[in-house]
Amino acid sequence: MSGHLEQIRLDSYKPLRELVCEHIREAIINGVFAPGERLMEIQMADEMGVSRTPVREAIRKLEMEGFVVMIPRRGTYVSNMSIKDINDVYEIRISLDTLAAGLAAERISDEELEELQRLLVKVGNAIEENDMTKVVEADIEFHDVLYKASRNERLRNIINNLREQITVIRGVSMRYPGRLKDTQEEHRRLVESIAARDVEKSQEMARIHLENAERTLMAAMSERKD
Amino acid sequence: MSGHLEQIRLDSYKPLRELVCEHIREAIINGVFAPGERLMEIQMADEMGVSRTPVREAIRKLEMEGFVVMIPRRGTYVSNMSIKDINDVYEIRISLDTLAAGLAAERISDEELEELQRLLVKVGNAIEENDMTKVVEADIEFHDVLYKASRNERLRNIINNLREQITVIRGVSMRYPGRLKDTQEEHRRLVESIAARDVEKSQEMARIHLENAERTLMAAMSERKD
DNA sequence: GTAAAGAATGTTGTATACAGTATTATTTTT
DNA sequence: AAAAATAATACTGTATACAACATTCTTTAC
Repeated sequence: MSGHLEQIRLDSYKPLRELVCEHIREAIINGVFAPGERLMEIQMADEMGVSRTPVREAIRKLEMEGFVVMIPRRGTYVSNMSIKDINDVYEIRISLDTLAAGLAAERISDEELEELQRLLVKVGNAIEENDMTKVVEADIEFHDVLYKASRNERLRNIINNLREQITVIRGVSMRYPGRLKDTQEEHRRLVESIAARDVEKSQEMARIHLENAERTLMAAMSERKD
Repeated sequence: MSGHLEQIRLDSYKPLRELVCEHIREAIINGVFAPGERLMEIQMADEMGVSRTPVREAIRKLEMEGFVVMIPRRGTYVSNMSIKDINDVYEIRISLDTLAAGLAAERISDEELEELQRLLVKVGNAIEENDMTKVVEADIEFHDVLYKASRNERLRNIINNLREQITVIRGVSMRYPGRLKDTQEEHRRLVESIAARDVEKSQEMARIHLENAERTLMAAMSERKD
């Protein structure tokens, strides 16, 4: 119940609330705080060596991002993702990722396209090496370039937020036999379609990719129900 | 520069920050605060008769909702919507409203369907009476029932947020000659498709509706550039 | 023995105080 | 006179203090 969070350092010049927010978000994503667990302001503030003010502001942000739920005068609790929640997220993401892929096919620059291909290789290497941390890292980079190429900042923010919300359980599907290889192949085809500036096909590839990702995740989760 | 905001009353039991947030949001939507205008915490707190704490928390929320931009150590400014921003919002909304309409066609209950048809009439009456306040009110109700029927709370939140972000300028398109009548007809067809549980057609109707709305808004805005 | 009521404890909600930084105005120097 | 530097002012960022409310435990009454 204690020693969950590391002390905050003020190295970069971000407001404290941002650092605190990222800190808590990561702790939730990494399972340091279990779903449903109560988060107490004073305790977290003490552990991170800051006052309650930035902690409160961080919690407000996390609430909007869907990581925690606040009950007035009762407290803050870590959200627990139900099957329904995951379904809801994927329903939206199938729409938005399809949109983003189509826009990217129209708007991506040659430099970004090269970057995308470079990151595809990077993810591939990480998979070969079986280095999960590197896979996750490169995968995030890959998607970020893709969403940036849509030239729609709001879209990028919404998708990234949805992605983060299911990060907690994405690890489950990553460990699903063969899923990484499939993902890589799906990404490859998507990039191929975008490189060909084929809007329709890019959209279809994105949709297929997301639908597969959801299917695997669902399968992995129901298997894990032990 | 002063007297912009009314005093806050604590009638219901919502946290102060929520009341303050709604207050400021409405002031922005109603043009009380001009786009680009600087918002100062102490001043707003004084005007509403509360302390800075709930005001700060409200501003954080409005920042995430896209109504204001914060520059660290500089202050908060009301976002100003560019043509690009409107384009971005509609790009996303065309996707999400299409999704929502399709889901609603699958999942709506008979009671909700009746409610939808009732609200359609209500909007129609308001248009006949040329009562803009009533039109807006009924329109919001109509869409809320529709989004609820999608049975995807996240989707509903995201769309509602996007809707609010462009509320500031939606009045412009409402006053566009003939647009209200067209809107009504488009809504009617959408409800018809949903009532028939025709997913494909509902999606198409929603897409057409949104595309028309965007087109009108763009036309109205460029005409207003005087 | 059990249930209800009250008191004590702890946590959230709000206010305020203080510190640090950005901006603006004034003064000095070129 | 114009530009630069410095000082003053004002706002944001953070900390802390206080009040209100929820929860839990203890005590009392039936």
